[in-house]
Amino acid sequence: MSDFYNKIFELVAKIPKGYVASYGQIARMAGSPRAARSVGTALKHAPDSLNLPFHRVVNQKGEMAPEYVFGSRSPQRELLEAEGVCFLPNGCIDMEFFTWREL
DNA sequence: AATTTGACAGCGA
DNA sequence: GTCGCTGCCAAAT
Repeated sequence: MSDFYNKIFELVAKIPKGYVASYGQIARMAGSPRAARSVGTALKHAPDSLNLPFHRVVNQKGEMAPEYVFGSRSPQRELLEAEGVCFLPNGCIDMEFFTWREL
């Protein structure tokens, strides 16, 4: 496992409940601001054994992975709503208020 | 070992 | 604000 890879898991696992983080955000925390793609690849390869909250990881738009990305049949929207995240009428997450800011 | 793809992000028009 | 091209890192073939 590459170091980035490991950090990505740690960071995703550290995302507070009720918040979401963008790939670029995590990539930046992992030490590579331009490794957003690697973050997605890493999460895809991430064992569910870690119980990583993929649904809290979104792109800048606040939407991206339809459903098949979360292992299919994973009500991402509902999960986030249940955790306190609100969705805009356009179906995107309110990035300004729910994007994790590494407090 | 090398090339291509991929759950993106950033900049230009 | 939206559409298109380029750039980056890691994994898969």
